[in-house]
Amino acid sequence: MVERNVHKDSVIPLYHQLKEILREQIANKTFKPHEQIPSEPELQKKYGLSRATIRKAIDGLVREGLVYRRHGKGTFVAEPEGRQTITLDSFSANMRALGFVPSTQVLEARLLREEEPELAQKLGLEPGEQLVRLQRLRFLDGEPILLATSYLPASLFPGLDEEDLTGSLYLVLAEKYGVTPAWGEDFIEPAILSEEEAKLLGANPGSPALLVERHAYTADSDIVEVCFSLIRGDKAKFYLKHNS
Amino acid sequence: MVERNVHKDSVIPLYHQLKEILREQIANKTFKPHEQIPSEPELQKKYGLSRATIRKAIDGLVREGLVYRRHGKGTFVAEPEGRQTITLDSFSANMRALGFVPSTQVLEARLLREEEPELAQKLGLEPGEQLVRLQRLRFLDGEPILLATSYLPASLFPGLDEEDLTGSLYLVLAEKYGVTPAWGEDFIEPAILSEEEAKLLGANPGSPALLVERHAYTADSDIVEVCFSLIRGDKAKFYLKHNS
DNA sequence: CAACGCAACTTGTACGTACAAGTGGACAAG
DNA sequence: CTTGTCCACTTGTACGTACAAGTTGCGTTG
Repeated sequence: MVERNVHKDSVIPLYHQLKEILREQIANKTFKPHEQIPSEPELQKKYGLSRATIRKAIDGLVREGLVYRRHGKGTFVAEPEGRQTITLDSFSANMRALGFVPSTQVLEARLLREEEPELAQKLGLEPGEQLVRLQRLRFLDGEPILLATSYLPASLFPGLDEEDLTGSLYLVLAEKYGVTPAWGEDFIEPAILSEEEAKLLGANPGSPALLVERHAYTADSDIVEVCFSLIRGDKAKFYLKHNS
Repeated sequence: MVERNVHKDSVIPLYHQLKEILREQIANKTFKPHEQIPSEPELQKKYGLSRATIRKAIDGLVREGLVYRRHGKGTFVAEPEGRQTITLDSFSANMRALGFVPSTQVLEARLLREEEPELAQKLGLEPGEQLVRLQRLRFLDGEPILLATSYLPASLFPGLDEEDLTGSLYLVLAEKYGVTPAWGEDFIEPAILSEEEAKLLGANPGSPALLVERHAYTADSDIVEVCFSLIRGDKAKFYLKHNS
């Protein structure tokens, strides 16, 4: 087992290198849940860094919820969440991690010309530029939960409408096009299911639902996807954890 | 116009005092959107603090999305965009920062004995222990937006039902009881307004709304508050930004 | 034996310094 | 006029120190 260490001459900041080392050690259970990680002075000695740098690294892990501090006692590995923190990660992988069996039915996947100006503006499209419209129905344990309608700029993803999209969309984007969403925004509002939507979701028309509009971006803030998800209110809640 | 300043001998950390001062100045448009705020050296001189403390204060504002930094250029006030990043901070202060005029009507504030076992369990109450029930109607620019029903353990906050709660609840908790929520969880689901709720919120019965159940905790993971917020769907969306 | 106080650990806050790196304007050279 | 250099400014990273404050255990003292 090699002990990773920081590289003082790397372009990557030292605090970031240390953060990744600690994250790795938490992931591979070198430090187990509720176990104390080495104290700040110990980490100073071990990695030859100043306390400010050590703290900046741990600060990041605290914000991500991987560890928690106790004044006067130490820093400890957090309990892995049984619930789902909302992330940009794959819906499929997340749900499998929670013990569900996810599946997907592709309702539509085709190229369109710009239609609504509002949508074109959100996607940053030039007039007349093409976009991909993708409508998918997602199931957990065979039960329909979510109706997702995605729009992506066609210029970034040529031939996307021909791909197999019954799995993870983000996996296809990463593997076929080398594009990974780095950050995103969600707008959540309540909705009431129409006749058609209720039929697809196997629910009653007029029953409450959540409409989540997601905008996903690359690290360079290029838009990757605009997605409208309609979620059955009786089957799912939106969970969000925040650290201050 | 009095210029607020930090109090070196206060129990509240200097970086937190500065953060609140800057937040207030953003709220009252001393610094306008996309305007540059004073550089770190300037803030050092003005408040007599070290750069590390200045940066820690600004770090917090960056995380909340109130300002953004540009390497080599400066730090700038973010565009409000009418949306709110969900944080544990004061509703009032955040809304003021976005250019709204918030106000609050207290509908109820009283001591109760444990009622529902489910609620008592969420609050970690012993059988027979008392709790405070607090129901408040919150307005933006005079328009009712949100109906919040909070439950707090009475043992932690003696006399809370006698306090003035038309402002920030969290400010009262901090100043009178020395309790600051450090992290929290939200559970968001869609709802449909009942006759009574619609009346209070000035909306139509049967119209869609968001129900947000918030659990707030101290750094020691003691429960501070369980709050159910009913938000008018036609007036507000829930905004969430995530960085991966 | 019990209670208190102290020492040794932890993290929290705050100060100082230094240099790297990105930005933009002034200014001189071509 | 254009280009390139340099300088003055900004934020980013990293080092050091110091003391406050919470926790725990050990040992002394009553």
